[in-house]
Amino acid sequence: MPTPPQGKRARNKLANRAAILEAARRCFLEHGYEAVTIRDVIRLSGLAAGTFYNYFPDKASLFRALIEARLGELQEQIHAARERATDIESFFYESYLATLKIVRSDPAFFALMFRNEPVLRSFYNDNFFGLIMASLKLDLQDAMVRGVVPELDVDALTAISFGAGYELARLMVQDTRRRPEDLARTVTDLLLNGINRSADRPKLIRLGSRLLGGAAR
Amino acid sequence: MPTPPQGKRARNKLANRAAILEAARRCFLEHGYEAVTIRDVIRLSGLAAGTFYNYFPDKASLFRALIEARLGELQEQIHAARERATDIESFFYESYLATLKIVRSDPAFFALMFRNEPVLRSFYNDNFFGLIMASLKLDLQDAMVRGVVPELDVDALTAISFGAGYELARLMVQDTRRRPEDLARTVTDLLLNGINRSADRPKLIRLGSRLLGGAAR
DNA sequence: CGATTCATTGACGCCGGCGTCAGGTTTTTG
DNA sequence: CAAAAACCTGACGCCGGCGTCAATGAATCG
Repeated sequence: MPTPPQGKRARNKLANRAAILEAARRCFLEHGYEAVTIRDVIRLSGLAAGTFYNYFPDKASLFRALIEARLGELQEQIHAARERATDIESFFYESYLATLKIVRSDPAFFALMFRNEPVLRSFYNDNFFGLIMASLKLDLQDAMVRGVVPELDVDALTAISFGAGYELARLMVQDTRRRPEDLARTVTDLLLNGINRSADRPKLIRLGSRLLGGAAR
Repeated sequence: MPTPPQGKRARNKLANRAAILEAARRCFLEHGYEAVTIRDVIRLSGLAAGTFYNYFPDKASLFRALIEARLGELQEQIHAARERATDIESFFYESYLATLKIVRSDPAFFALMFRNEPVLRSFYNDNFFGLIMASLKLDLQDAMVRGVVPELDVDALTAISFGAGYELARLMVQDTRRRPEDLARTVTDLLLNGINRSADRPKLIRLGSRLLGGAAR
């Protein structure tokens, strides 16, 4: 796919599109979706006003184009991780690990996500992170039926484990020294065994605490 | 405080202020902070444009006025709940219970909060929910020093327990049949003992699951 | 190399929000 | 009851974003 098109015209089209997307990325990240005007993006892109409309009809399409590719990737990898899971421990660990690894691989992009959470919710009718939650809920229900996960309150468990992961992702974006493996380990252990019993085998977690927890922020 | 002022002028001032705030509440809830124009609020309030500026200098002040009172209340009640806590179990249970009870008492207000999360973050320099998180972290650290809570990775634990509570609050706003006591019980039990051991005593939680979990959404 | 196609440019008219302020109305004061 | 104060009103000028389109220039075609 890294083959650039032959014609000069076609190449320029790609360059313009890229310039617009890059300008948009910066704008949305810095000011947030709502506060950004198309004019802001146009100015930053260095192109003329009319040119913009050759590529995107409006702000919403622009924003969608910016996130859609990566969004699918995220969903797929998490799903694949859950497929691999054979027991409850790997179910949570692999889910969190896959998620946090992707977040770690492109913090800037996820900063953009966090920055614009409500827009994403509204765009995907409450379903961007909501989609992830929904799929988590389905997977959990499935796992419960199969006996892999005990039958608890599905919605509450979904909310709790999603919320935990969400904030951990945010934590990782803020603190670049955090490692996905450690956080995934910590949260999995916590969810499965609870604080009381996690204290019995504190090696891994306390190590993390000493190395990273104290220095964070 | 329910004594209305004597002068007709003073009474009218309160009425106007209330009308503006009520109009603002509706606008912000429906369209989100950024999308709302002062003109929208003015139109909905039924007053003249100039009048608005006798009460609020700009949109930000308006929004702040809308949330500030209740915000303090929230902080205080959570803090009070933690003061009461003598052990780890009551620490989490009382915190969650207090939070969820307040949320339950005025779902519309918290819908407004969720709807405008990023604005709140930016207004209180990442500190609206962030404030709550920060205080949670401090309380946790304190509890760890006192030996009430085992010494785990503070930041991770803060993120996990905050995220869990956040999503549970959202769940409660969406599903009005949810009871604060049940959810607080569930999440406390889960955090303390983990999924594995929670399954050993599933009475409370499975009850919730059967009654509510299946029907939700 | 001339003809043709096609994207880029940026000025333009429109629209709507912004905050103001002179004028009018109502309440308070004495 | 009249003078004064308070404050509400809404039209006004300004500003800036919006999407358009005729003109320009560059790439492609034959």
